Amino acid sequence: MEYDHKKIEKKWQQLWEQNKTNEVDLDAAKKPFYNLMMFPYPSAEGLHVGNMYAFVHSDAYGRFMRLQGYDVFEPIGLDGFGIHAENYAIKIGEHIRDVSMRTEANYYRQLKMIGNQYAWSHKVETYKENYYKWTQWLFLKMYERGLAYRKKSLVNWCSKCKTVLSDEQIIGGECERCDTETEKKEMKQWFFKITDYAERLHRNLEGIDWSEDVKIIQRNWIGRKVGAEVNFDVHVGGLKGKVGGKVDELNIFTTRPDTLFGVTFMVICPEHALINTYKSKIKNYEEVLDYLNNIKNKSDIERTDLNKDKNGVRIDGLVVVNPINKKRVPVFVADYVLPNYGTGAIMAVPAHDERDFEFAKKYGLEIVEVVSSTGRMEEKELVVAYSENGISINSDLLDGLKTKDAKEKIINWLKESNLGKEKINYRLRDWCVSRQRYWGPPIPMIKCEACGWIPVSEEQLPVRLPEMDDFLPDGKGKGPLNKIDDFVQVDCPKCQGDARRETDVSDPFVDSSWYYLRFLCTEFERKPLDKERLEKWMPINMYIGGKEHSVLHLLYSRFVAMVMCDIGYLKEEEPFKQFRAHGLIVRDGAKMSKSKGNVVNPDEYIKVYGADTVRMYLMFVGDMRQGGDWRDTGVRGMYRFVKKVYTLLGRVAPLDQLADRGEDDDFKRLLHKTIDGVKRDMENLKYNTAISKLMVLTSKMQELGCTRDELGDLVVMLVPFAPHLAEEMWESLKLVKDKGVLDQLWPEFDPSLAIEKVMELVLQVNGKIKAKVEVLPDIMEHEAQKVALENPKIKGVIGDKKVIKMIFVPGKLLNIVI
RNA sequence: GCCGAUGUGGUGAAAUUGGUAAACACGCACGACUCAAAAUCGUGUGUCGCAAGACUUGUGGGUUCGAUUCCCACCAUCGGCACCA
Repeated sequence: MEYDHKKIEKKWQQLWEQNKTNEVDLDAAKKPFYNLMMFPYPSAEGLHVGNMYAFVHSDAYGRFMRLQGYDVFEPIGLDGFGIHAENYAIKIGEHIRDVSMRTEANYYRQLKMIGNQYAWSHKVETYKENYYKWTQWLFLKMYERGLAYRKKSLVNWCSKCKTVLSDEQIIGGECERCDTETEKKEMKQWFFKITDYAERLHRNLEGIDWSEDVKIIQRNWIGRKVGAEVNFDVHVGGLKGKVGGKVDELNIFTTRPDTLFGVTFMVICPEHALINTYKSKIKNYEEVLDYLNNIKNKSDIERTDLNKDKNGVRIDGLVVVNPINKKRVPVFVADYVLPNYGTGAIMAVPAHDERDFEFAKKYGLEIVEVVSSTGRMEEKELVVAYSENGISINSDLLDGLKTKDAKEKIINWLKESNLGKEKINYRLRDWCVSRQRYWGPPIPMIKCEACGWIPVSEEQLPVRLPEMDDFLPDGKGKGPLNKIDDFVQVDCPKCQGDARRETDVSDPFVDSSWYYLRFLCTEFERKPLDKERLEKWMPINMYIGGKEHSVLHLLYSRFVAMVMCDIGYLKEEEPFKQFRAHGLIVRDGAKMSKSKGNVVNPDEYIKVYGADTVRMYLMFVGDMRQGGDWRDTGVRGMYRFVKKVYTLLGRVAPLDQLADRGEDDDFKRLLHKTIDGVKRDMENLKYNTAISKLMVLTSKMQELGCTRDELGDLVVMLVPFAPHLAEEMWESLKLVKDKGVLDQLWPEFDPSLAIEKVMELVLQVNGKIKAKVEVLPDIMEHEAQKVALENPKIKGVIGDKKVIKMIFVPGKLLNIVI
């Protein structure tokens, strides 16, 4: 019996498709289990081994759950809209539509080849009308609730991709897609108000079962900070002499309201409205304007360079009064204060903030210490800002209070005097969803001169993405659709007058923010989602995917699910009950890259060794969370194993013909320990050790032979890893069962058969192993001591030294301390 | 700078609550089969040592009868954030 993977895998893949083995009746399912993997954004190179790595791990889990009796729904689709695909099409000079059709075919071919139990009848492609129609619907829902809005603000601009991008798509200052350094531009764009959900997004992280590191990344990105908002009065005048009346208020956010007595100046950002409002009162307006212009000309990198000197300009003519001690302090404009965090203005406490300290030193400003570690004034002069918590000093009512208590007291004081309040601030900013590109869903909005922005009505969806030959972005701030008059010109839905369509398309991350909901509802043509379906199947039981989406897809999806929950489509606001991030797969210790030419092409390996071998190798190469190191020799080793398993069919015999299977059945013990151990490993996604346990069992079966039922147990356990092989062997075994191997239940574990009859007791002296003896597993402490002290080796080590004590660990060891 | 992860043989990696470090696999060596090779099977394989034995989980400390595991300090690599008040 030669193992012919080509024949076997083809045969079963065809049978699965014919018999719809992997389809689930979503309505009839009794024990729903939604097993999701991040659907790929297809590239022309085809399925990367990195995708494959994630997919087979996810599939193994789904198959395992099926063996636990669940109705597992495992959908797949393509996230095909987007800049990535479009850029590639531009590069090779073909139309994106043609390229997409080609990559689609290629992807589905490859995805079928790896043998995952996909519910093919539920596939979605984000770039098909029957999908993006509903992405547009989602936009309308957002708009209805005031969660989609237009605003002019500083946005990220990629000069190579010629579009704006969201904050989440800027990775270390570079475009997520093309690694070009991005710049800030002031533009009017569509945003989703994710900041309205900041608190819920932050709070819920507590209760969801996700990889801890991903939760931390999200938490940091959301950046929740508890502090206070304080209102300072702004007056016209100078620091000395007469001062005019209050003309305005300057609101600031601080996380250290307890340092209010230490405020010696204020700083506003260059974009702050105060400057323009009081330009006639500002004595050195020219100088201020010079400074602002100077900053405008600086690039982003220059402006945010941390090593750069802090500089700014005093706004002469305005002063601010500290509400707590009525002290007049100067106001500066400086670019170390950011326009898009807090209120764009700060109270400067140089003694307790590094940046303020640096600024104060440079401009010779007063530094007043109001916190110290001891609660007493420090003897020596401050050389660095003391930004830790401590005890308040020089702070009147706060003196002697610990930072935590001082904060609380001052916030109460602010509230009572109506000068401020507790305030929670987030780093998270709204999600910019406009893209000045072609390959995406047109944003379904119409601009009428008379009526303003009017949403396209739901019945009019989809707003079809028009065919166009020249789909290249021009970089002038409008999408390519702007070139098509037929598309742009439209009657206003309200007044029937002349109006223009929005020509930007939406961010591809909008597409992927809800695909998992659509998977459950693909057969509904007239509605995007079916509430019953969602109630039955959501939230997703297990989601496996890459860490690179920690903030991006995983954050956006949570936000969109919350909105869907608020609208009433979902019962629970968190879409992914469990999420596990997988690691990166490298090759021979180095990152795979096209330029290095070390990219693993899964097709080749599947051709030579078969999908089962490649699947198993990917799961054996290391812990899923850590990723793995691809080695060709390792794949060959796995191939050896797969073949070895297959040859076990020739080792099947009736029990009485098997040698070495006496009363005390060691083999039976191993089998049951394996059944138990592999199950535990699978539950914890420790596939590598699960496989190693199966290898041990396989070797033993090969050595001793096994019964039909025993091999059947192994074959069932192999299903998650090597489904084709399992099917083939199951068929050969001709076991009388009413269902195929994919729908068997996990072999039953009998703990009584797994009990050891003898054990090896480790004998240590002072924690070092000196001898091992075979004893009964339930040996009592005093017996063990007797055995140990009579052991010649131990005797020799102890000699005439005195035994101080003996520590006995049942089932493990005895340690003698001398 | 802040937050997080990782560091174990020649290699990929294992190690329930602290209890036999290196399971499983790759590679290598030797052997069997073969005219030969491949494939397959068997044996060995952390380091030093002929051996007895000693040493060994990034480095240095600590707690403990006992530490890959817990604590402290440091080093290296990778990832996230970064003038966020």
